[in-house]
Amino acid sequence: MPKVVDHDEYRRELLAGCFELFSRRGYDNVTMREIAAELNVSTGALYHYFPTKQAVFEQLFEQERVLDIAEILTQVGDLPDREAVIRGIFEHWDQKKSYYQNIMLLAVDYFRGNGAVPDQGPLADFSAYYREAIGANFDVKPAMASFIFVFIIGLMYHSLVVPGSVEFTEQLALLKEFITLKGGPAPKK
Amino acid sequence: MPKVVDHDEYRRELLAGCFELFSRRGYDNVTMREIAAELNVSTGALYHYFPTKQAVFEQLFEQERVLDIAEILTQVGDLPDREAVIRGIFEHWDQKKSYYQNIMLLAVDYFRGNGAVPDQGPLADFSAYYREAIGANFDVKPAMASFIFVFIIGLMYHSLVVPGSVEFTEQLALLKEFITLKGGPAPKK
Amino acid sequence: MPKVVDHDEYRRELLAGCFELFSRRGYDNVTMREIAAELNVSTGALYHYFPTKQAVFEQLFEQERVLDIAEILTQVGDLPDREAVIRGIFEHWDQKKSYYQNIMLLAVDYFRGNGAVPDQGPLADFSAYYREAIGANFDVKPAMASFIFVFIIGLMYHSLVVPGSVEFTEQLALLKEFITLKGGPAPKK
Amino acid sequence: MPKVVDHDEYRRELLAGCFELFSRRGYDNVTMREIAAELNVSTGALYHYFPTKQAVFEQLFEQERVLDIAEILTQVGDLPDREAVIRGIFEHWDQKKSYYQNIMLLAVDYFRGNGAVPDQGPLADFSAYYREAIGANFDVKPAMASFIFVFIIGLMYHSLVVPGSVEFTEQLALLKEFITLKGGPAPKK
DNA sequence: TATGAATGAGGCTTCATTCAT
DNA sequence: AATGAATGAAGCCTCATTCAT
Repeated sequence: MPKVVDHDEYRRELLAGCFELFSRRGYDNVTMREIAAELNVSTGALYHYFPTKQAVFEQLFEQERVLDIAEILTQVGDLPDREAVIRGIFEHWDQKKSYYQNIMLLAVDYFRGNGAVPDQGPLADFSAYYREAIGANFDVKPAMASFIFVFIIGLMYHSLVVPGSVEFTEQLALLKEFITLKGGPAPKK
Repeated sequence: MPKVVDHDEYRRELLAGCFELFSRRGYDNVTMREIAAELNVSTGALYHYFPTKQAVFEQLFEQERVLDIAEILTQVGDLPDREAVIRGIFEHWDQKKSYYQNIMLLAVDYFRGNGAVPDQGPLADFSAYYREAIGANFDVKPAMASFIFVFIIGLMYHSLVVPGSVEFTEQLALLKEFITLKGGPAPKK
Repeated sequence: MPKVVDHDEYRRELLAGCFELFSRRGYDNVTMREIAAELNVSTGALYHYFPTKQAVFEQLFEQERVLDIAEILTQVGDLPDREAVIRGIFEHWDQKKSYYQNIMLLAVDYFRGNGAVPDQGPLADFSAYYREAIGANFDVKPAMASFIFVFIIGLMYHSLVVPGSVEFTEQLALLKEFITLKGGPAPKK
Repeated sequence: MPKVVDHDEYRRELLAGCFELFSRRGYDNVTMREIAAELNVSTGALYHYFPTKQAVFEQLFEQERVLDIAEILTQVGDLPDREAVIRGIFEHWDQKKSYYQNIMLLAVDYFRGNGAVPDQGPLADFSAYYREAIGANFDVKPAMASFIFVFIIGLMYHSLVVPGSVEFTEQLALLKEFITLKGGPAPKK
């Protein structure tokens, strides 16, 4: 019998292992040899699990999307009130700033490799899911949920390419102020 | 006698000619031959003006920053009141959405090519200048200026990689609402 | 207890199974994985029976030669007269055209893998046996037997790489005409 | 100004330079590096003239076909009588045996790379042209011209993969005998 | 014995850069 | 100054073969 491996599970591990590599250095600057070295496998083994470099990238992208959505929903699912939920999610964003930045970097590569298919693909899915989750957890209307999402994106992006010049927490405070001013919780009569 | 040209002026033209090329396809996916073809010069001539591909990219990046800041200041410099200034700048963002998106794409390449130089370099400069200009023209405090800038970045990014799913003007309206709610101009009675 | 099989017999089956694969696609374009898949065994099992890819090829070549010579002799061994023998063999050629073409394709790979070993090896053997058999069965002199053999080779080759442009049966008729014109059997009055 | 080169002429030279390489070692066993070395150019230069390895091969094949047809027609075009023409062509075949064998080897590679498109492509063209030329020069009917062509093919093939076992000239003599017996010149009354 | 995951040399191809003209 | 042919390092991917199970 050959070495027993859970193909899909192992693939997941491999993808997780090269998430940051792709994000930070960019799709084109990462070589298959590098990936293999990072994952401690041979190039041949890598190709045993993924047919092309592009496939590594796409599956990585898809996997991360799924993982995170699941995680954030879990984290805030059982918080008592709106105030706590907002605080919880803000904390999540602060702590996983780097993670989201990586996804945003990946998204640029994805975009350039796919010519921005409108209303389609993982990017659109990610956005839709996320905005919906914000709407539900923050108890705000869709437009406001989008506003929040868009702002967070901007914040992530800015603190990535121009670190230090804008206070992350200060900005989150401003965002919270707007949320409070604007939407308030739907008055649960 | 060789044709006498303003070296720097010509270089500026060349850079403008490959701005979109670099933005949309990504630094690594653009070849020097492509650039040369786009600019209608030979590769040899290209190397006459720029020592390396990296140099093309960096000078392009630097130039674009300067150009835009100058332009926006010009556009709104003679508007009568704050309301008009805000409307003017919003319009500018809407119309030049694609231009800003290109800069954001370029910024990712720049970031990846430079390992996130904190508080330094064209990216930091661009951000600082821009936030300052917003502060001055919108008549808001620095933190709020940053908020606005960050939000615009998010909006540009989102409408780039997920076109169509979020209403650009609707979001701008929300932003304006916040600006009004929040700061208002020091009421110059 | 392992399944007891006749090692050599099983090997023969395996070889027969990849005869066409090698012929039509060429030695270099066939992978060991393909062979294994075609034969419904694992690559490991394949290597149990053959030490290298080259060995698969060589044994295949050797085996085919033996098989056919035996078969043709059997088929015509009990035909009544020369006329019938000729007709029988012509029919054999017509029906097994594709088989002979495969061998000729294989022979090119063999040739290229061995740098034209003169007067030696399976190819020379095959030719010698075959020409001898023709001489005996057609009742013609060696030179004429060679002529017939050579012509059949040309016919097989041509109808392989340029199918349809030359009438197989028409050409066989011409050949037969020459055989009749030329030698005839020693008129056994 | 760049180095001035006649692109097409140089390409022709390059092709001629790797004709034997491809023929004798086989398409798959020749590497682009080898070709480049054989031609004394860099791999990059090679790709300057041919987009792919396959293109090198196909253009080589096409070029050789054209060249030879032209040559043989020239050689025998001004011979006085049928006897002389036949002798001339036979001599041509004898002298350029190796050349034709190379083409036949190439044809196998071509066949395997193209899945035998019936009645189409360079192979069919070559055969048709050649058989026609034989018909005209030998003054025989199409079927007989094909017979001759097919036999020559067989002779080339056989003396390639089994050198020495069949007398080339002896076989040509037999062929001539058949031509004489069979067709005779159209009695020019 | 059988399995198929793993290895890694080597093939085709690209492209930044140089340089003869 | 301009041209574009030439260079060659390096990238992606394949596949014969090995080996842990």
